[in-house]
Amino acid sequence: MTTNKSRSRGRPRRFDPDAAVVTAQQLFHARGYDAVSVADVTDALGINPPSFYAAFGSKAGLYQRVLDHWTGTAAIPLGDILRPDVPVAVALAAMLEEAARRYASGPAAGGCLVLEGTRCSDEDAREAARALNLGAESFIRDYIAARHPDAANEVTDFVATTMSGLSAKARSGHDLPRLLATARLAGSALEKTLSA
Amino acid sequence: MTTNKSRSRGRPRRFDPDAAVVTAQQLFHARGYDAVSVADVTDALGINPPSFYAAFGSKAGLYQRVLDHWTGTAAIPLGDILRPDVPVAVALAAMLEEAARRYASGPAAGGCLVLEGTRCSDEDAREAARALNLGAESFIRDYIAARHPDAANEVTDFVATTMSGLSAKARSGHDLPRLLATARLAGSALEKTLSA
DNA sequence: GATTTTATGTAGTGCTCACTACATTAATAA
DNA sequence: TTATTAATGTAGTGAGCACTACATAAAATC
Repeated sequence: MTTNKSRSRGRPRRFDPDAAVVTAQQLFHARGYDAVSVADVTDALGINPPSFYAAFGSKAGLYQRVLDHWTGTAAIPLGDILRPDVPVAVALAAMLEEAARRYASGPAAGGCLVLEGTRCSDEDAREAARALNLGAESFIRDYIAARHPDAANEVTDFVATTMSGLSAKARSGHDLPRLLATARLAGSALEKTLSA
Repeated sequence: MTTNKSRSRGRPRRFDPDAAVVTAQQLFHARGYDAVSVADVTDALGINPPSFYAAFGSKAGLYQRVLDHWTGTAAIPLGDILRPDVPVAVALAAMLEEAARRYASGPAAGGCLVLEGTRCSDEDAREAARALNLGAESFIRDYIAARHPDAANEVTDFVATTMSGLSAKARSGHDLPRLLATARLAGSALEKTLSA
């Protein structure tokens, strides 16, 4: 007998939506929201469109599920990296390096799923990604403001801009060493600015 | 009698392709290559699709014409900014500030036409933009290498990444003061790195 | 003014997209 | 086993896309 792992409730399903989210996350991350069609997803999952729409409602609905899953598994753990017991500049530099590592074009060549999502053409998906990104930036801003209130806004903009650039360059072919060197150079600017 | 300004040769035309390129440049810059349809262009010009295709061959063909016009009119004048008689870090900082000014969301809210073009879904248009961008990066790299050969690669990557980030943030709503502050912070990192 | 050339307007091509109506099959409940 | 419920497969919908065939109108040439 084939066991059906992870049924969300008593209601049985023929395919596993959670596994579908993982597959979809890989597709979206590798090729971007716009470039992945619903047909691509249904083909990858071996299902037909009605099953897809019964489970997710729409392409943007699937993307929302992917973002939810991503925050729990693949997002940079800001709470761990932005520690109160290290200098702010050191913590931010570590964050940029971690971003470089995660954006580097490995097997799935992708940049940041969220930052790239904020640039897609579908309004619902774009706003969902933007909301997530704004939340992360607020977290960073609050962290900086606790010890450097006057510099919080511009330093947040700087690291956010650097991360957007790193994601774009990862997508356009920069490999890990190049991204890391860029992240470190950006990090060195922080130590100078925040040493007041 | 209505005078037909700027006919490219003895052959008369009912509409002016040069003016069409200017209009198309505004559309592409404001909304991005993918988001502008051929119908948008023909509507804006008051012409019909056959006239469009007789003049430009394809949507990517029009984009190539737009890029050509852009290099002659709207591109950052790297040759003027990257002067041999000022410190490299100062010149690069000036370039980043000029980028911030040009990317700032004015009436056409747009970032960099070329950097944004490198991210579009049409292969021909994307490669045309990438070629232009790679040329600019080579120019910057050569400028740096003349006086700081060991740092040329990583400093070029850093300024290119910063410019990509500035363009992305311009598109997502950062106004001129925010972009300028970010550019200046990035510029300060260069003075430190290149002061050896 | 007649003829040839060139540009235009009308109308449509085939394609891909996100999304769906409906009949059918499979799993559950009685 | 039978009745009910739920998920699936087949096959399509309409909309938007880049692009074009073809007949017509306007210039240019003679």
